[in-house]
Amino acid sequence: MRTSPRRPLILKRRKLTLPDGNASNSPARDEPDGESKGVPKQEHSKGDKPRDRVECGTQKFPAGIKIINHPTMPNTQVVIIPPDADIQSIIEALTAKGRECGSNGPNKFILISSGGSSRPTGSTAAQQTLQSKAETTLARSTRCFSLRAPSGASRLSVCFPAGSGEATSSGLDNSLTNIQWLGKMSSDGLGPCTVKQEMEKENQTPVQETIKIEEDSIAATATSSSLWQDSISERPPYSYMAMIQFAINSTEKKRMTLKDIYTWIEDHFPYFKYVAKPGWKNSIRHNLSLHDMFVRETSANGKISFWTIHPDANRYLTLDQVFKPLDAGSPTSPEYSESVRLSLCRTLADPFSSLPGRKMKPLLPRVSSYLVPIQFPVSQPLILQSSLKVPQPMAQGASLSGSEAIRSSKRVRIAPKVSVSASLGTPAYSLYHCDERPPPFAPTQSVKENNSQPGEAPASFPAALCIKEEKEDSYPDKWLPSFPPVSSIKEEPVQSDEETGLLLPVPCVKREKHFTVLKSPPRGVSDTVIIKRRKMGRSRRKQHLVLPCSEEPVLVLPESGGSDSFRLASDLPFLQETQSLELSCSQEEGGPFKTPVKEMFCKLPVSSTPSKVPTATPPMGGPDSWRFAPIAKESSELDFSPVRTPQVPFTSLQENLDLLGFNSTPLKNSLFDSPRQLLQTESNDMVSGPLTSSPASNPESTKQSSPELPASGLPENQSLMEGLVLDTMNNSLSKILLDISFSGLEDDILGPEMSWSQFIPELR
DNA sequence: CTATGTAAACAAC
DNA sequence: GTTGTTTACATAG
Repeated sequence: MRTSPRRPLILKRRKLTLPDGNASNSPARDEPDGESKGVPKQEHSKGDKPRDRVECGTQKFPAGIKIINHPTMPNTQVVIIPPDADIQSIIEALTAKGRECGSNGPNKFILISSGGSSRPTGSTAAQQTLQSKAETTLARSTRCFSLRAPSGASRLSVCFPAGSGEATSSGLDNSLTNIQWLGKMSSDGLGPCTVKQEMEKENQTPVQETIKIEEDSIAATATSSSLWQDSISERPPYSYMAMIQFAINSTEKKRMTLKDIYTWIEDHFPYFKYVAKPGWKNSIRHNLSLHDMFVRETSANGKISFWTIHPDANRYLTLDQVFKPLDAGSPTSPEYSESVRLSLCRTLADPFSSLPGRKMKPLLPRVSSYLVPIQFPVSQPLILQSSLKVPQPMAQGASLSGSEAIRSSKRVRIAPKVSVSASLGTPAYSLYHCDERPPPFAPTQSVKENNSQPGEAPASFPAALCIKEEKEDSYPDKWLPSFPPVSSIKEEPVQSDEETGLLLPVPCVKREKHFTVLKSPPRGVSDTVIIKRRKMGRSRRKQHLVLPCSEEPVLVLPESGGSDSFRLASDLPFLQETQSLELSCSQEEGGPFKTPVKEMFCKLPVSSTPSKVPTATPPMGGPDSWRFAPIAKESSELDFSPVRTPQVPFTSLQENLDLLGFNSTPLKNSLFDSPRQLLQTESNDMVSGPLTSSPASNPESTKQSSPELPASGLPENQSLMEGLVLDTMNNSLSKILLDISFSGLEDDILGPEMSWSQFIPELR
């Protein structure tokens, strides 16, 4: 709480622990207890070393680096890294140092780029460029990499989720990123780009697909598919929904008859041909009918029905793109296999499955995690006001890891009890964690609740609006796997027409019809007519697809921004935060596979699930409300990201695609080459908007918000910057967003004037 | 709760 | 019998 004024506020943080590979440590776990495990062994530490200087470490650090004891957090030091320094080496040195010191010495390091901090002052052109470039990426993707500790003992894993809203990119991006990072980070083995292999695709799909795909490194996996496929006896790790998508996307026209779908599946997954019970076909049909993303089109003559994937929902996934477990390919190093693979898996895989045991694997990434806790929407301040939404998640989606990674939803929490903060001992800062899905932590409440702030009424924010917006916006998302399913959405909207009314214009007619025709037309289908229709109902079914939405969009994105979250954070008393605030991040996965049904935003009425529908959720509060991210989520997920894409919302498909990610691989955009970039760039992104800006301000700024931002810089108050937290005890490297000045959000809590700079001159 | 999987009842061909 | 739609229920997370 307020007690420690000094503590930096960490807005965002994510931590990942990896299984360590090495003997020495056990996988790190969370801090709290974790301490013990891992590192300990070696510490010779002395017992004390107060935090003061770095003693333990003898390692040499590059010139220019400054290490300062954290004013209030024990065993924590703030490392100011000069712009030109080699972060990797610094991390390694710090890791070694932390290990040496063990639990008694500094074992947590907050890495801050001195350059970055300056940001306010002005970033260099180069930086800006990077930033801007990166912005996007960052925001969206999560980066993870593992690094081998110098000692060799354990591996550090890092994941930066970006939260972005856009998301999109999700999985792939991440994976790529990860990889890249890996390459850079670790000397050992992972080569940077090894990853990218090409994939060949069976299908070659037209353009869009290919493009994205290729880019992605995902590919790596591609080739090998056969391996696991081989295992006939084993049920494929994909959901029916995923397989259907693979099948449909394997064709040039992206449409397929039911029978062909059966055939394709049998051909590619012998399990269904030889082992599965006949009922699997029923399941296929069920899935086709159930998910809105699958649209039935009838040939011109009306005799043939083709199943297609709604363009807005189609990520053009193909089997090639999916990660295959056995894939040997990649790898060069063992590590690769482990860490990279994990990452890939997580990201790529289906959201659902991740677990080993589980059958399905997600193909897509849901975005998962991110950390993003709070994000300020960069772009627009406006958002802030309006909504509270939580930023969300979207991502959801991703998918990640099996066990850990993926979870379905993630939430952000602030200062989770468990986590770091705890470990730190001091409340010094609060973190938001976005974990991937299932947060290890306590669960807790969701943001929503919190959001509202205790006292507050929703009224204050238009949550509802936001939500809707998102939905709408996202509307495309619905299908997109990327997202989560959005459970909330469905319900909400659904229900209410009334409610909707508020929010959305309910254009649609409502239930009834639903669906009927879709026009989507994309691809070659033109000749065909689409027919779907469904009744309303409550069933899970898609009924809605309707796209009526168009109208609605009103709300749209703009405001949505994550402001809410932001706000929340600020508003909430620290205490609460600590407790459990979760902000929501959304997370979702979203995978491609998600059921669209729910998603229907507008459409709503129908909501898919019948049963649920009734429940209706309150507009905002719904559990998922947070999910909706404002903008575009189409892609996927998370919007938090600072970077928001502004308006993206409805961009054309293609655009969306890009955003989304999967296809589009974010990679291209910008990946950071190094942590350093991350630090620098991100911060900008992150920072920029939100805090500072006033709500009104940038509506338009869209994607590019950054440019401006930088310049304007953060207002004084905002000195947000991103940093990395290296916890040698847990072998984790997490990205955090901290408020150096303490103003802004925290003012309430901390008091306006506090500033890190007081403690750390270099920051100035 | 949600997302999935399965089974099954029905309807329309 | 096939194809589609919906329900209902079960399960894992």
